[in-house]
Amino acid sequence: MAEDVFKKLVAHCKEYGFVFQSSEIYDGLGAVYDYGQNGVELKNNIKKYWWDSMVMLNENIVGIDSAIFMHPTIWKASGHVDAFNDPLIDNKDSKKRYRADVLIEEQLAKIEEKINKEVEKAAKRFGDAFDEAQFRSTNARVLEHQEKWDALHNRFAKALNDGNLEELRQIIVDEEIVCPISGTRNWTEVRQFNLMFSTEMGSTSDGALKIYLRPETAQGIFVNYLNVQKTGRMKLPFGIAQIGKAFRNEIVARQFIFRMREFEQMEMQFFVKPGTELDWFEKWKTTRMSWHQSLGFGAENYRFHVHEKLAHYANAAVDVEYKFPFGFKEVEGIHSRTDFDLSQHQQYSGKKIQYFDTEKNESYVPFVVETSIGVDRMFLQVLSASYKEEEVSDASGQKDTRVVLSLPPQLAPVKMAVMPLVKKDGLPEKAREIIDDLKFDFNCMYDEKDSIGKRYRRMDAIGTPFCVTVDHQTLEDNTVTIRYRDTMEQDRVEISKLRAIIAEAVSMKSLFAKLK
RNA sequence: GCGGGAGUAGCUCAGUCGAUAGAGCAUUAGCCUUCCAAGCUAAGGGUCGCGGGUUUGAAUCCCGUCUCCCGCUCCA
Repeated sequence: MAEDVFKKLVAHCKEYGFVFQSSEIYDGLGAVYDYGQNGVELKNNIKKYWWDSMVMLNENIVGIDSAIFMHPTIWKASGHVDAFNDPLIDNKDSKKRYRADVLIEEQLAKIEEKINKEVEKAAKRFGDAFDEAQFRSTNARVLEHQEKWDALHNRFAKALNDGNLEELRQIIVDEEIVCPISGTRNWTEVRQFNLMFSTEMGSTSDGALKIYLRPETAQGIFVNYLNVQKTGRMKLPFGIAQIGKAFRNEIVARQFIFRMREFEQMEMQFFVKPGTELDWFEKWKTTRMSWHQSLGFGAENYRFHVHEKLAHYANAAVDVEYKFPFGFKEVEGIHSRTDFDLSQHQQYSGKKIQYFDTEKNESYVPFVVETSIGVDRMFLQVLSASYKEEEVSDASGQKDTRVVLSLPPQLAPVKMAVMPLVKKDGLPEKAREIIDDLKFDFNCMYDEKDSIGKRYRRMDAIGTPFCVTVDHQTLEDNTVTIRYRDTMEQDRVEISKLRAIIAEAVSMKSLFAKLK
């Protein structure tokens, strides 16, 4: 049922110009999507709401826009080169995928366990007189196991170093490692999975530098920490915000725009004094949740999900999850990243990346609290929350379904449609006049085709909050009807009042006022 | 990558036993002028995902291939 709604939402996105499959006329490109004429407006509005809530509302947060291409050593320092180059292998019977290196490491651990058991047994037997070191270096069984371990370890280390995938598979075959699910040894080839896309910079192939497309925007902030801190005369605590594209070569990238290979992030890295990071972590948890809930989609549809397993750089992590039609899913991550990133860059670059604290009279590497939200996920979240199919009945009592996007007016792609009731008697000209006056303030749309009811429904489908209709009375007294998307009710107002009415509704001020 | 499902007009789909490519909606033009979809007339729009095979003849049967959707991992 809920999945069904999601399917309809995806179809709606295409039909009304929100999201298109990338390269569709060439059969599409997997897990890549384009935003259409309405999608780009909605997306821009979401970004503006985020950006202003960070940069405009906080005097200690500034923005940057760093390049997607960065020095390759950055990804060494960040851990992405090593942490996300996994050799993968599948078991053909259980259909389960494993990291080949982990399978071999587990095999090594098994041998160690055997040795430890021998040692334990001996310890029991000899009691206090037991000399573990001597036992380990002389016992025949232990030595035998140890020899096996050393041989396997050497072979494994060499294969990893050489990037020899065939050898890795051969080790798994030779060691007779079985899949814990199926218990079989029916393995596929080992394939290298690279999280990061790479390309080459430089025009000649031999002198070219291997460049990665960034898998997160955060590093562009970290490597500019000194620039911004110095030129902006920033004092701790302060934040740097950035909106930008990131790229990940996902193995399985699906669920529409929820997981894409090219996606956009809105990240804010907040630099704090060491020791205060967990307080700030809590503060940003609250702030970010209130940002989400200000949109009015229902507090019950959000929750925090605390990470049990932490990434290599974090000492606390939580996700903001939203109840999508396909379940609670992560929209935003809040991480306490410690001083990991800045320290790594300090080490790899050889530049001192520190903050001089005038109170303490000492320098230190600041700690970082990150808030990182996926624009595309936020986009999908907003649409999921707004997409509604309503039962309405027409004048003759006929039942009918109205599809409406009840978008917050601040985010709606089109703010106002102006339509002449009929396509003659000077009504179209009058409608154009109204648009010409308001088009500098709001995204307006003109529509004169089909019956007025049909035009209202078209506007409902893209979430336009206001429809203004010009009728014959308009020509006499300069009043129009304004029709509200959510209630379908109408008021007759003076044309001169339109600007104020719409401005009030679409200004982000009312959203900002709800933020904690 | 593996398994399952699907691919015919912009959308939703029909297409019988292998014999001229169809409908509704949408689009465009015209008529009608009406405040909540579906009035009238006409027009445009198709390499039937792609390639090959069988056949006098393939959207239909066979093989291959591509793409999308659903599951299996990770994440924003």
